[in-house]
Amino acid sequence: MTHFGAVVRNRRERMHLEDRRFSLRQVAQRVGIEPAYLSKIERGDVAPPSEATTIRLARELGEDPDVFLAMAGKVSSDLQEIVRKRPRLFADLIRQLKAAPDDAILRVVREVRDGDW
Amino acid sequence: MTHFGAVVRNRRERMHLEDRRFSLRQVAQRVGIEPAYLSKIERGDVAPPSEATTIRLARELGEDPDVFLAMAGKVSSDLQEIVRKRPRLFADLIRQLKAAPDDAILRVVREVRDGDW
DNA sequence: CCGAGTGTGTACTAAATAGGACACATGACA
DNA sequence: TGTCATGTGTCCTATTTAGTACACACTCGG
Repeated sequence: MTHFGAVVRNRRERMHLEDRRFSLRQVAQRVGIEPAYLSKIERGDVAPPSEATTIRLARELGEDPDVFLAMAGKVSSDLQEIVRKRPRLFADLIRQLKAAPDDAILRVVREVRDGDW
Repeated sequence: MTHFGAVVRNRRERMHLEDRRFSLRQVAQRVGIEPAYLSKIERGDVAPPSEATTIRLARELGEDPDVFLAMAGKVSSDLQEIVRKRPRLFADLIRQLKAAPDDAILRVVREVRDGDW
């Protein structure tokens, strides 16, 4: 189980090769946290940061915030809010889809997107 | 915005009319928390309890745990886990369905349940 | 009258969350 | 050789979460 920080470090170092603005310190500064803290995050020395910080980090590294959040063990609060507004419906739907293959879910997504409702 | 505690109190008092085992103290005991704490919860004097406690409370009162959790401002951790395993897929799906009418979602649920995949 | 049961007020707390401050060693490079 | 910039180690802290403990006042049946 390669942890959150490792992925961040990987991603950041890859960017750093092409662009020296991606040093730990500079990224930390742009993200708005202390370098020491980012260092600890990347080494898994501390738990993944808050939702807000995780999202800023994802943006900075050009990654999908939802994916980064997932790796940080969280689910975006805007998704949670959607679910909370109609708990029964969404709980059923999500549990229903738990075992469904990716392409089945994708089909549903598309179907809904093009939906006629 | 009628808060979580108010719903609990309502529900519990309704049960209490028919069954004297639903006093605040006895419910608290069965749920495994201090009476004083349940009292504060019901009056909205403190934030809603943890996920685990909320679920036990829902069960005790014969309510849907997902609904109680929603009122407590939370989303069941088992649902979160499902989403976290395929963040992009589920994030898309849920955001897609944000504005969909109930019956459209229901149709999707059924469709998936009877699905042929 | 009293004892059991009821709800509540006050005070306290252990653990988790989400970091900040600052000093330090290292290496690059001008 | 000095001076940056880099990553990291150590220590500290405010806030939130999720409750417990205990005493108190009221009421109702026997």
